[in-house]
Amino acid sequence: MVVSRFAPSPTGYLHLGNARTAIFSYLFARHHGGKFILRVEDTDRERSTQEFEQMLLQDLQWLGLEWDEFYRQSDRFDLYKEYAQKLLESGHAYPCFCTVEELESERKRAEEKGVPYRYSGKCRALTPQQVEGYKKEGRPYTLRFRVPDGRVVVFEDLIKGHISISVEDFGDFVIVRSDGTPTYNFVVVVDDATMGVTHVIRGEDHIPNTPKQILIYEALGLQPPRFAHLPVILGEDRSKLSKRHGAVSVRNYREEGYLPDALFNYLCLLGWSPPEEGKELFSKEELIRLFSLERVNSSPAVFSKEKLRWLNGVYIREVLPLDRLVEELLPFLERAGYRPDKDYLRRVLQKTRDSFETLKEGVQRLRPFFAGELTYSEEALKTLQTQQATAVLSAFLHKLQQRELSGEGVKAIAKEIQKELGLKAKEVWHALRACLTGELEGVGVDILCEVLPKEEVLGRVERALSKSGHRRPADTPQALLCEDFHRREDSPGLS
RNA sequence: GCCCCCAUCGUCUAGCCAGGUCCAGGACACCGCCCUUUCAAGGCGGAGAGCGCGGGUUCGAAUCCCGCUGGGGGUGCCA
Repeated sequence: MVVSRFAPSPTGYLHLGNARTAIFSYLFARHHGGKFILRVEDTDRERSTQEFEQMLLQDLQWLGLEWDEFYRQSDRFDLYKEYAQKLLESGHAYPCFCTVEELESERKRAEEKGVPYRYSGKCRALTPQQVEGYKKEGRPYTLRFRVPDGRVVVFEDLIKGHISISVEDFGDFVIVRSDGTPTYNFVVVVDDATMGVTHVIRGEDHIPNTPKQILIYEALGLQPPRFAHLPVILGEDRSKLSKRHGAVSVRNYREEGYLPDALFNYLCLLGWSPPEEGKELFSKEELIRLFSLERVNSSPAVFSKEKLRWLNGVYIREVLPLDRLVEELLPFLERAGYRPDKDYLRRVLQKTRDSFETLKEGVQRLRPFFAGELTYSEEALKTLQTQQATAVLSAFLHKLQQRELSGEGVKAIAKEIQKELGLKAKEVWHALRACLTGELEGVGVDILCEVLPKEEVLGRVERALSKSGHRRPADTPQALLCEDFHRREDSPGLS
């Protein structure tokens, strides 16, 4: 059975690059009907926190990645100790009493001489008596892995192909720290082996670690898994995507109003391409069916927020079922202070979902559909001040009082006003728009009138009108309008 | 410095493994037109890479080989 895993360390929010790794690993397991394991790598006790672990799990769940098994490395220290003991007994590991300072100066010396640094192997040949003696003195020590001389480790990467690295490039490395905690290269082997992981899918920054791990597998007499190293994700400047590039965590995008399915879909397009050309829109189920490591590109990809935005827009306007869109948008509206009725919101979204690309943007777009918070842009106020606008609005008010309101009705009314006043269609609509939305751009005014209760429309018109009609010298139109609209709290049926 | 990985429109990519059907296809972004009460959305059209450079191999190379250059990653008692 295929077993893959995602092994993040809880030292920050889930990074987009890691999220993609998780997705590919998940897709691979599901595609083969295998098992997907989540393993929290918290052996670095300095940097790992409970909070980050929680965030990590939440973000993964939000993305729709469900795991079959969960492990935390800090729960498995006994196991690592056991394996370390094995390596020690078989002579594949040895205690090293070098201090951090000593090692630091070794490194510095190498650098000065311009030669590549590797651990000197000073403690390699310590006699059992020396070791005993040092231990008795209470000197702290690490456990180092004895790297066989002259080996060239070779493996077939599922994405990169043939990779060969000589052990000359690294010296004996630490597998257990002086405080007794095991290090990454060691635990990862113990874990992958004991968990039955068959495919290690991870970022290509792990390529240099792979030979070390293979060596440990061999020392333990275990069969190494298959490796697949994904290319990194780059920022616009072609350096590794990092905080310098702005929003790089899944959390950021969630908060900005991106949908999990859209992010999932987009991330897949970064480095993987579907077998069928032309299509870019995929559900999770389709991705599971289509995914293969063979179609993962081996060169790094630049993350494009523009394209993510576009794809998110596609999900908002075409993919997501209306009811789910309502559910997704609701929390964003609530955060902005609106408490819309679901059915009402549903009706609004039906007409407006094609006019925004993120949920956050949706809140902005939908503001005119809710009472109480209308503010006016400068251009809108300027428009409202014109004589034309006043004429249009009073005509509108007059006609409105005698008939029902609907989208079609508004169109008819606008046309009548246009004729009667001898204006261009544009001028009529501009006045209505400014008065009803506070902006000169946005969703269709007819849509607004169709959905908004008639009394709310009347209210907005009346107030714009009465104030602009009885203007006192000291009052700027802005002050008049704003003050007025802010005073109005609720409108029946809206909150 | 040393080691490893990578290289097709601005960006994501198809094509490369099994050389000709590719004077290189799609998508985002961009430009124009249409629709239109605005911004979008939508529809239609356009521009944009001779496939990093230089050598080979071959009748023929984006596709195979070598070198160079460029970019990225690694070089920890981080993961």
